Amino acid sequence: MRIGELSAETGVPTRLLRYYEDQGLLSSQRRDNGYREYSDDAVGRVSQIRGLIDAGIPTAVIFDMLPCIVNTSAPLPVIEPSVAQTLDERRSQLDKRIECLARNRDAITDYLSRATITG
Amino acid sequence: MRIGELSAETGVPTRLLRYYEDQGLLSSQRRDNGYREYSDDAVGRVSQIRGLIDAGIPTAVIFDMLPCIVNTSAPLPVIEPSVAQTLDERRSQLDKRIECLARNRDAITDYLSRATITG
DNA sequence: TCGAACGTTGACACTAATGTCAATGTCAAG
DNA sequence: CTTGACATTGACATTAGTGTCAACGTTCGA
Repeated sequence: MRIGELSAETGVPTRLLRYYEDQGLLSSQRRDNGYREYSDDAVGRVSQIRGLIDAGIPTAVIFDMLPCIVNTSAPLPVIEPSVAQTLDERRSQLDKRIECLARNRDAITDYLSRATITG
Repeated sequence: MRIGELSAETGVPTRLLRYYEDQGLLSSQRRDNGYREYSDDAVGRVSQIRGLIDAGIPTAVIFDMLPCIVNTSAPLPVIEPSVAQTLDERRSQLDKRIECLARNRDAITDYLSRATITG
């Protein structure tokens, strides 16, 4: 599919799709006329990227995680120790964020359960 | 305590402490000389704020959540429906982020468990 | 064939969070 | 009294993620 269709399906502006490609998060083939051509699984990929960016993960970090989040049924990956270490760090950062968010979500829940709503 | 001490204890630059105050996230008394004076629980508050900002929550949203995350053993809160609704939205946004992050963390875990580390 | 709709790249601008610096005031210690 | 550490405010710069627009090429239907 072309960029407009991908944009329509994902709700992500074409501007951003090109930006993500610039950042190495998204890939595309080029047609003869220079138009980008995306495969169907690009839709899922874009949602994944959006979710992470919305959650405050910078594109550079998402880039590190890419091998993990695409093509999940790929052949056995072979990676260098430094890559493994980076991924492990990213994972523990994610854990910290998750804990923090969960704590605050629970705080909101508690607050709302205690609160009296006027009106 | 003064801003320098709070900065030292939290590791957050004084610049940001003032910024957070500007955004209404942090409060302080003023001494006669104009210096900010913080209470001890400011340390916890600042960590809370940092965690949320690191997790990609914009200051304006944190501002909405403030009543929930400070003074948690306060008297029964009485709030207007619009506030309750905002909080509920914030909560479901948090839930989405948490789910997304957890999914990706698990993807990293899977990947690492499948991977062969060279070297 | 012409115009709308879509694609390309590149440039400029904005916001939020943050760094940095300047000009200045305060205070404690030598 | 002076110096150095710390405080103040205000201005300007930067980065990441976006929006927007210009200038231009492509495709397709009337």
